[in-house]
Amino acid sequence: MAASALSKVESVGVNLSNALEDRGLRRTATRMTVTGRIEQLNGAFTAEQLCRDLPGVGRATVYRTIRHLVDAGALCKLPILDGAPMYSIARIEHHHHTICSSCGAVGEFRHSTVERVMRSLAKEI
Amino acid sequence: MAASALSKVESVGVNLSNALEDRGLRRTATRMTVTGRIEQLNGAFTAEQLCRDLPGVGRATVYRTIRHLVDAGALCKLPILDGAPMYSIARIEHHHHTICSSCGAVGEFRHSTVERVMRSLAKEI
DNA sequence: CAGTTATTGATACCAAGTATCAATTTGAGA
DNA sequence: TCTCAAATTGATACTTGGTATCAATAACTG
Repeated sequence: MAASALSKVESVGVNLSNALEDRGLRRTATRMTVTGRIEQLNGAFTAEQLCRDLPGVGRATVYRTIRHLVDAGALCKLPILDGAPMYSIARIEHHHHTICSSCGAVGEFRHSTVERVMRSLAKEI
Repeated sequence: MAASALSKVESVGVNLSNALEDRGLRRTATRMTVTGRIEQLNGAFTAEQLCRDLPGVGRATVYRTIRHLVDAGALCKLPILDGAPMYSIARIEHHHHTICSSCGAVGEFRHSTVERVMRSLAKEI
């Protein structure tokens, strides 16, 4: 992906802490630590990676926070079939993923034709 | 999906035992039991479900046989993100999946436009 | 049939994630 | 500011899904 396109997408600037607050969850120091780290990482990550990076935060809390963020739609669980589940910040509301099979880079896309095909297949089944 | 279309697809008739033999694995009674059950099920299934259905077959063997079949390309691991991984018989060589979000029915499809879009996205990233 | 190799399955183990629950933190109201 | 109920946290135990080990068994091959 061209660098300019990447920074344009990033500038959408989803705020993870806000996503939690919008769900009626408290903006605690621990949650800020977790969401802050996710925003720093700025790419796909695993729960275990977060636990390693944040030894001061309990495993249960890391997993719970990820779950809240996924429920809020602020994180995507990526369609990876083997190994530990990976997550990335959702920058586009409804989207599909592209995952580079050599380096693992994750992209989001929408494409009207793909959408139309999926919808028509959905009707057919 | 219309019933006629469904049976046409099924008539492709992939043989799981053959897929194993093609990989140089022996056609044993235990493996016939496992592949036979998978063919009976004729839809998506989990490893645990097979273990329950075939109490005479060891867990390790069930998991090993599934792995062999996936490696052989005879089974697909379905792109389901939550819960136990599910598998289904691969009836089309290279394909994508549709999964009914209410009943879980799995379909396979190829679509030239979708392929083209995916390929061009892959180049872009 | 003998010998080699593959397969099997009981078992122990591992990894990812959740449930529990006592201790702590938070924020709302007096 | 103080009080207190509700929310949050994290240590721990547990569950689930799956793999490694390895002795016993089954399957080919000469």
